Amino acid sequence: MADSGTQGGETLLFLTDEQLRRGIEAMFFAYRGFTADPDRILEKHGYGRAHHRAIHFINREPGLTVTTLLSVLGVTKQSLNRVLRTLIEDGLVESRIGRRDRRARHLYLTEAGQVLERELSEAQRNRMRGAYRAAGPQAVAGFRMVLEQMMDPDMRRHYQMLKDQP
Amino acid sequence: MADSGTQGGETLLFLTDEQLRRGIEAMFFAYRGFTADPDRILEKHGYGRAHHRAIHFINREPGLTVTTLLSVLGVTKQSLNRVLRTLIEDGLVESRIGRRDRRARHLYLTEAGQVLERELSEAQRNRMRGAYRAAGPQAVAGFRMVLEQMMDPDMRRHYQMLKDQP
DNA sequence: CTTGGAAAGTCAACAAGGCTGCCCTAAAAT
DNA sequence: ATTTTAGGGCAGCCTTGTTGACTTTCCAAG
Repeated sequence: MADSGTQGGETLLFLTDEQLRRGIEAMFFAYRGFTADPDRILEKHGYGRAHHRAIHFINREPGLTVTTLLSVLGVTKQSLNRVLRTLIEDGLVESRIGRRDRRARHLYLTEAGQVLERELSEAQRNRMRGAYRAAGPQAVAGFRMVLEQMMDPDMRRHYQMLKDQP
Repeated sequence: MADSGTQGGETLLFLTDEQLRRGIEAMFFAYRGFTADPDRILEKHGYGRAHHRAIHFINREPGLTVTTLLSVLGVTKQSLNRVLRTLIEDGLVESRIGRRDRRARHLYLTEAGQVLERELSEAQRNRMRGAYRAAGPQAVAGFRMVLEQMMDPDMRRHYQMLKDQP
């Protein structure tokens, strides 16, 4: 047995290359499901995933600046900018100039924006709820734990930031 | 309390909207980490994620046809075709005409293709191993369970197909 | 056998959303 | 006051998703 994962005995079976590959494939297939429902809704409105991500985090932390959103999403300015522009033009997002620092733009969802956010979020939460319910609370705890460990430190920081919001 | 998730008592706390949102965010941030290492390697070679996905599944099931790969990846023909063409041109993938059905093309990794596959896979498995190890076997079981429930039925079928390969 | 439809694969052309690089404005520092 | 720095916008490129038209091959019905 040249298998490096089994060297420690049965307790490390979950670290065999085969098990790790299975995890990789699970992530791949699950992520498709994860985005499938919102994608369908977005298509009706002529938007894409990028719009969804922006809407999600603006809703999560109203008033955040473009730069903050940028670092949360981990994309470049222009990538985000294009998306933000259409959302503002369409009246889903409002951009207010900062009062203390007039360079900054603070972002808020309008009424219409909140409506779309709820539609998207509801679809995605329904799928998540189904999976959680089927798997049970203990599985959910493990799920969250592994995902958190999988993040880059920068992303984990952002993730934990949001954690302590009411 | 108008919170729909808590109606069943403490055992259902993991189904509150807030908990579901946290799961959604965890998926988002974790997926970035999940793809980060391969992305860096791919960039050096001038490839993208699409190439990685093709390489992964050709390695997993050598000899599979274009159509099969198509349905596993869940993309359209042209999307895959462009990627396959460059991989074939670059000598990483070999396409053999089917002997029984001469319309079909069977795909195999060349030596060079296997080398890149190992490089990509190793990077991704290292990250996964770190997360698994930090979270522990029970968490991993939960992780896998929730992901499996999150898949669309079609994707789950593909996922379980691969399962029973040696 | 031959013909007509279905299936596998290729290719052309378009759209979304990543990226870099350049530019303007506002604020801060010298 | 003038230079430096930070936030944000715009132009243009590339990957990778899409649809639709076209070839080749297979198979089945006349």
